[in-house]
Amino acid sequence: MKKSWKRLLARLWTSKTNLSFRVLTLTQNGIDLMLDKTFQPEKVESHRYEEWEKSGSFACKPQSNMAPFCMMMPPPNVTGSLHIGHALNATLHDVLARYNRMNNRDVLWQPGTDHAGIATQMVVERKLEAEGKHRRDLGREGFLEEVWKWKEESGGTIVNQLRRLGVTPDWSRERFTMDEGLSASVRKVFVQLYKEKLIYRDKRLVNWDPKLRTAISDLEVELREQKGHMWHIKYPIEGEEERFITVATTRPETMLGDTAVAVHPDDERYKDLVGKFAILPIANRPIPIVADEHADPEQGSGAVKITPAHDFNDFEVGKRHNLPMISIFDESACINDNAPEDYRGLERYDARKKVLGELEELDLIVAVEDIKHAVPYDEKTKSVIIEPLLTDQWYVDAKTLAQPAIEAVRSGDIEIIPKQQENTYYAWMENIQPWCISRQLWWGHQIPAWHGPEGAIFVAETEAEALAEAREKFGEDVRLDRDPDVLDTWFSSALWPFSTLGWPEETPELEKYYPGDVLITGFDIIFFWVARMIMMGIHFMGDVPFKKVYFHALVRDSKGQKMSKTKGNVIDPLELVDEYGADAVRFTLMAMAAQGRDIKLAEERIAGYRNFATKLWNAARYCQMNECLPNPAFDPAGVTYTPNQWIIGAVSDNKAAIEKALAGYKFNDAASVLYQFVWGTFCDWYLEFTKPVLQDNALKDDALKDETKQTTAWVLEQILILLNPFMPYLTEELYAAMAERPAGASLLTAKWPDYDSGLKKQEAMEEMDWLLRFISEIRSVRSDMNVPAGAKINLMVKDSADKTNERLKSYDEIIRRMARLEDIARLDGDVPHGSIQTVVDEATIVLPIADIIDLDKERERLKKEINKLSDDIKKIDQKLGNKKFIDNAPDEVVAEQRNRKSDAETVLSKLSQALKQLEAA
RNA sequence: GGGCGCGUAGCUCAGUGGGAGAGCACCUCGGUGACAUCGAGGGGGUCGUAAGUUCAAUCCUUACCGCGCCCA
Repeated sequence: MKKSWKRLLARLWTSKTNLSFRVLTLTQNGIDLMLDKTFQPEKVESHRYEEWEKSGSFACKPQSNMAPFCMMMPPPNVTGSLHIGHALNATLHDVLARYNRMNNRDVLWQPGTDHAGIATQMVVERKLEAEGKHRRDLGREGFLEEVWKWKEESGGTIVNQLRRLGVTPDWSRERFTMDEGLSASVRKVFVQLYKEKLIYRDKRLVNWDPKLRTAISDLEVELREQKGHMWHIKYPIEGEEERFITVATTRPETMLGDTAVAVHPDDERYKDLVGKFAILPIANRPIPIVADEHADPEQGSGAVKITPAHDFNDFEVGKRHNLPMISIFDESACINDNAPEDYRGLERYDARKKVLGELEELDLIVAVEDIKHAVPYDEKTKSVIIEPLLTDQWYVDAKTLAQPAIEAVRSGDIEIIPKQQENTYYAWMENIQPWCISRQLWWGHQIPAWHGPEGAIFVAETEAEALAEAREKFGEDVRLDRDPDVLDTWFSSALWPFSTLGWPEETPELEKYYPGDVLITGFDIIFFWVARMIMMGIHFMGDVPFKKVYFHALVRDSKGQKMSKTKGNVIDPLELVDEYGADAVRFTLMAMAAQGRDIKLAEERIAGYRNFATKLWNAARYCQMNECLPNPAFDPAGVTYTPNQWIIGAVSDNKAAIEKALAGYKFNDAASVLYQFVWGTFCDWYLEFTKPVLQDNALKDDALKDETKQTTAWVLEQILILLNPFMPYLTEELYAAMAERPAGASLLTAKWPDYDSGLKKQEAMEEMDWLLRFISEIRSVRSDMNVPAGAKINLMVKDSADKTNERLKSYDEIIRRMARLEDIARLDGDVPHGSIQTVVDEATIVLPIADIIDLDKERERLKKEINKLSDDIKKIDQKLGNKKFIDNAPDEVVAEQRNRKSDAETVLSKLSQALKQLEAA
């Protein structure tokens, strides 16, 4: 009855129709659900994720006495949508989160989002624009209401998208950088740093975005090489007829703000001019000629115009020589009242044209050169040319905060992985500039500073405190106006490692989870975020914010270009998840996450790992069909059948290899170990070894059958556990399908295995190694000689040692099945004419199939093998014949070469003999 | 200009001071009681070029060529 059922089912499975329904089958337990033919991620992912999330297992357990393992998610922009870089980052976190939970750590993976000042403000402004409104119409409060409304509606996009990857941060603790708690941290930090004089107000040149009309970070400026001109312009010397000094510039319009001409102090050509004045054309102002090393005698004429209010180098020159700083641009980079009247209001490039026209008329242009030069653009849209502008801004004394942060890495308190990124960190930190933290925006943390009469500034956490301070100073209530600016977004994210844990409150979470274990992020934000977290963490917590930093690769497109919306080369990870399943996407990213190398994503790889999922799925199906049910009482150390001992030893080896890889953050190694083991060892070999035992109804050895079933089930279960951090959906699904589990049991809360050291049996390893080589050798020869795959042929073994004879007997059926043989026999006499011969160790394998092979071809094959062996031997002889090699190489290396030579010689002599017989035939 | 990194099979990439690897692609065979999203087998690389160190270099050093990124 049962058998006919199975046959019917088998016919159904192999039919070409796409069966998506679940098939009922009979097992000894009654009626069970049979697995579908392939894993269908889209059918299980969403409900499985809901179950996980509902179970509460993502949550940290601050009250428990388990050792903490803490990671801070780099908060994605609240405006954003998931890109492949987020997917990589989140998957790396999730592998570690799941792995550490399995290893009894109290895991806190802290999620959240960043308010992303400029980006978010732009998004909402664009939205208003579409409605025909401008933020100025709404006023600051009205506009902020709009932004919050937008944030409530759309801000959850990215965290919901993250869920599709099956990742397990503690969503219950999700934070937003503009939360009340985090905002309180920001205010406290600002006030304290101000009181410590580590925050101050200063008038300096900043990078100014004339479109958004705000200061931006040096780091948000992208220098782009582009074609331009170098204009050589002569300025008349005051008081000397017909004498000029020639300066060269790429930005002639800025000459309206020139306040000097500089020449190198050692430049003989201009020695007599230093101290004199040039007459600035158009503006007709006298400007001094100063000696400064900034002027490069090799460049152009050797003289440079100095515009301290519009060039960073000139700003420094201006400070050295006490030059006036004349700013000629307003906030939108149009000419202001400091320039001659007919220029006022002109946009900077119109001003350029006008200046050039006028200079032309005055005949002051000496030459125009075509050049390539670096032009500063805004990094985000790459469409606005950034203007250095002289403004009052708030600064953090980064240099002071950087010192202990540098020391933390130097001393090893923080370990940077991969190590070469340390250099990047030091290089930046050691030359760190004052950090401009104010932005002329509305969306963000408004600076807790109030301006009073006479330029007085009161910095306090609340307006009431500021008023109180003002009253004390002025002896009466005065009117205070809050500073309209907001803080750089990175100011609040710099506090993320402790602000999310409740700081400045002394919470149990802060006590338990700070400092974090590892920060995982992309190296593109090493300066923006990582360095600043280290500075702030050390300053406010007295300890580093994390013990390790793992910088992962950037995921680039196939050309190695950084993905960006503007370039249109973005690969949407969710589309990949739709097509291949979250597990395949996750596994691909892990497999490609080699340290220190960017990922160029090729979609075929994802298909390959989807196939891997299918492979394991079908292995599980095989286990299910053969009633391999896990037995809690099973003792892997007690198995007696060699293939069983072997696979159990291999599990143990592979578990250790995964642990080693993860300990070193070699995610790709871990992925590769799993892939090779599951496919290359378990499926390709072990399951085939079980078939003669499990599928032979005539075999009466029930003990062997039971042991093999239990071993198979045990190994599958180990695979599911070990693979779970990488492929959570597939493994969870199979875990549920393979046995009756207690209510609520899930791999999410499973324990990482801990095996006895005695699981690996050396003898079993060697015996199986022989078996693999023996079968492979026959398959290879068969295929080489075009023996039809279906043909069952006889095999004879000659010159075999006792051990080999025993093995041949033990694995007779396995060998016959896997090498497709009719019969295996020992050969004592002569080799039959026209046989194929090959060699495994001491034994010669003889395939007497003269009738189906081409003897010429066999001769060719043998000659090829023989030549290869002779070449090998020649190479080894060269080494062994070198006295220096014998003297200097380690003994084991010499011994190894001798062994290799003798092995090769054995095979060579046997094959030569075979060839001779063939020639004689 | 300075720094970092990369050039290994057709493609995407691992890797190592002593016998060149994977996946995909390609070729041959295969409709077999887990799996054609599969199985078995195979071809294919003077490991960018040149010099040096070493008994031994794809690996270490230097130079050069090509490419990428960061910083100025």
